[in-house]
This record gives sequence, C-alpha cells and structure tokens, in this order.
Amino acid sequence: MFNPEIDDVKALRTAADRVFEALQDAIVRGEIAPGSRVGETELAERFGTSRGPLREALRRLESRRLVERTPHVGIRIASLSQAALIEIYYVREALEGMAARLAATLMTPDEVAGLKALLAAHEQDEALKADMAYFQQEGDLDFHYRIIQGSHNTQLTQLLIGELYHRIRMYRYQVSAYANRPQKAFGEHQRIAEAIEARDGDLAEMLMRRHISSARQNIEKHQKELS
Amino acid sequence: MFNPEIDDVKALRTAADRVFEALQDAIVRGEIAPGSRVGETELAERFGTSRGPLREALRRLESRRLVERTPHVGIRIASLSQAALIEIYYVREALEGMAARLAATLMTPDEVAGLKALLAAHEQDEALKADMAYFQQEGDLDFHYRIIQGSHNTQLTQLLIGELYHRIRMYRYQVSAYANRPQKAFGEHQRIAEAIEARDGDLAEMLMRRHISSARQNIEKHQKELS
DNA sequence: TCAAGGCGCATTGTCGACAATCTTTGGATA
DNA sequence: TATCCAAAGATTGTCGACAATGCGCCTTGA
Repeated sequence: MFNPEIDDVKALRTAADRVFEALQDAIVRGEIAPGSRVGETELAERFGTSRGPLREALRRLESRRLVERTPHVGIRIASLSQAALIEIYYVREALEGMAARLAATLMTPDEVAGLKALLAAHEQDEALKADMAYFQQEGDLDFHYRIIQGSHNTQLTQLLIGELYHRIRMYRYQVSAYANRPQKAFGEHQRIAEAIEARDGDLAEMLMRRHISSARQNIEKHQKELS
Repeated sequence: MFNPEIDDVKALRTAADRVFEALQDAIVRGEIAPGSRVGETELAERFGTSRGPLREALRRLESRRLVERTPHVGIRIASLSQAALIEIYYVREALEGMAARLAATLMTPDEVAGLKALLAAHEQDEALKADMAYFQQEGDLDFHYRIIQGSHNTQLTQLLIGELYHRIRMYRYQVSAYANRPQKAFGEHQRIAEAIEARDGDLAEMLMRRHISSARQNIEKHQKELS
C-alpha cells in the first residue's frame, strides 16, 4: 500500500503547504467550530510549526474565504451563511452548466465510459443503501467532479473544484446533509450523462442547470422550514 | 498638512497588505515582465519591507494565479497563455450571463438609471474618440462591473471582479488591447441594458452570453492570424 | 573531449525575538 | 451605579538570522 506520512512529505515539501492542507481539511470537516476566533500561536502549535509558515497558510485560506481576517485583531473560521450558500448555488449553476456544455463536446470516449460506469455503480448503491445520505452526497460530488474535469477547461476546473467546492463541502459537514432527494437526483444525473453521450451541449447545459437549480430550491425550502 | 507615509499606513494597515496591492498592480500593469523569475529579497527591497510580509503577499497572489511558485526554487510572474485567456472567456460567459440574469431582477431603479447614464456617456465618448481603444476598454469594464454588482450576489461579484478581472486586465496591458469592434460592442451593451430595464432575465442572460462569446471569437480570430 | 560526480554559492524555508496594536480589566469620578 | 479613562496583558505584525534545499561550476576520470 502506501505510507501517508512519507507521501505527505514528498508531495508537499514545505511546512506552509502542509499546514495549509491540514488546516483547510480541519475547517472543511468542521473540526474547528465555524465562526470561532483562533489564535496564531495556538494553531501553529497544533500543527507543529512556527507562526511564519502558518501565516502564509492563513493568507491562502483567506483567499479561499475559509477564514476571515481583520488586521491587528485576528482570524476567525469562516461560517457559511445560508444566504451565501444560496449565492454559491447560483454560481454553481452558471459554471457547471457551462462545464456540462463543454463536456458534451470535449469529453473523450474514455471519460464518457467512466461517467457511465460511475452511474452504474451508483445504481447498485442506491438499491443497497437508499437512505445513507452521506454516501449519496459523496457520490454526487464524484459525478459532478467528472463532468467538470470533462470540460477540459483548466480555469473552470480550478475555480469549481479548487475554490467553491471546499466551501460547499464545509456546509454539508455543518448541517450533515439534507435528505437530498436521492432517487430524483440520480435520474437527473442519468439524463445529463445521456445528453453528454449524445454530444448535445445545449441539452446537457440545460439539464445541469435545472439539476442544480432544483437542489438550490430544495435547500431554500428547508431553510424556510427551519426558520 | 498630511504625511503620505502615515496615510498609507492608515489605508492599509499591514505591510503585507500594502505590498500585496502594490505587487498585484505592478504585475497587472506589466511593470514586471510576465514569465520572469524574481527573487524574494529583490522584491522585498523594492517594496521597502522584509521577506516575511512579502511571502504572505506572494501566497495571496499565488491563489489568484498572478504568480507561480515552485517550492525551493522560487516564484515567477504568471504569463497568461492564449489558451488560458480563451478558457477564461468561457468562464466569463457563464458567470456574467448569470450576473445579467440576476441583475435584470434585482437591480434597483437607481442602479438601472446609473447604467443608462454610463451608456449615454459612452455614446458621447464614442463620437469624440472613436479610435482610442484604451478608453473603450476601460469603459467596457465599467459597464460590466456595474452589471456584475447589480447581480447583488457577493460570491459572484468577488469571483469575477476580485479574481478573474485582474488577469484579463493583465492580458490587455500585454497586448495593448485589440481593436475590439467598439461600435458593435456598444450596440450590444445598449441592448443588454434595455433587457435589464425591461426586467427580462432570460433575454439579458442570452445577450450577455452572446456579447462575451463574440469577444472570445474575435480574440480567437486574431490569435490565429498572428500565428 | 565529454560526461559524471562533488563542492560551493545563491536562494528559499523556518524560526525565535522584538515592536506595534488591540482588548480588557480595574479604578476613579460624575 | 454607570461611564469614561488608563494601564496591563495578550495577540498580531515585522524583522533579522540561521538552516535546508537546489543549481551551477569545477574538477576528475575515462
């Protein structure tokens, strides 16, 4: 198998990079309470480094809006408000719609085959553990990742996977996943995949936008019920 | 009187923030050659600070993809390839299309009036200095900025103005602006504004996407001619 | 003459200490 | 009793020095 520790050292040489990933992971997983203020010394100690590399990591996390910083005061872990989550879904709708459009044209046959295989696996899962929302969520992300990468647009991919998705995942950990209409979503996934296989960019974009728009409306409904 | 040094300190408290903005500006304006390697000590000296704050600024610029960093080797100023520019235009098309859609619904009457006033001013400019491409470009950005902010979507605005536009501007400085079909673009701007004023989100999005798509195709044509 | 290996230099990565700023706590006064 | 001011404590911002890594040059051997 593989040794994560050695692997880490080889993959991320500098302490600043290491603490960046570790801290990002801790924030996304909710191991640090959102909205809480944290001291630099405390964090540096926790991750076994000094404040120098830590501050570099914080600057990068600030760019990704995972921490909020106020000069001379300190940093606090970002908490994704309900309003911000809805806003992100509009951004997702636009970007992933475009990704689906591009994927319909640019995905290689191998990538299309992989997408179909993923859906087949999900179909099995769905029969077995229809109510295990967590795996549903992760499977959902896998599906979306593949289409985003299928756009063959590096800028688009970096923006979505490299920046937005961390915050979406953070929110999912916070509210431990809506009962996110799994069977309905699965059907939508399949029709999107079919449109891509048929190389129909217009349709793929439209279906993807509806898919994400539905998810957003679902979230909005839950938010209103809970308030 | 007033002391500019103190004033600087008041505007941007920390040296890291100051050097971040200054360096970003220098990169976007092309004052530092794209693709060139630069030493940390050299940069720190240039901006009158030490390497600590400079490295924090570099991390943020790395997040914005304005510099590329390789561990233990150094940083180089990003150079936007032609392929990357095209990719960014697809992202723009998706995001600004969504912005126009949202703006049609959410812009306040004041904002709509401001947008129309801006276009009226551009019409005057156009008559006076029809060939001054530079002002055309800046006017173009003003128009797009207003619609983006009119979306009232903070995430969308941050993504476009806070991240993407810096790189687009950088490219414009590099190639000192295409003769970017100014009169045609102006007409498109006006029709977009009309759609927003009519609160027609579908139309506003479609027109904005066509507008940006045309610009992209124009750039692609120029790229092919020059190669 | 060319290639391979090692040595030295330059640059980046990290750390601990010091300075600057904010927050809080305590007390004095209205 | 409430409010304002001041001083102390704690936290962030900055700096210079030291360690670690990579790169280039020189030497040495075939």
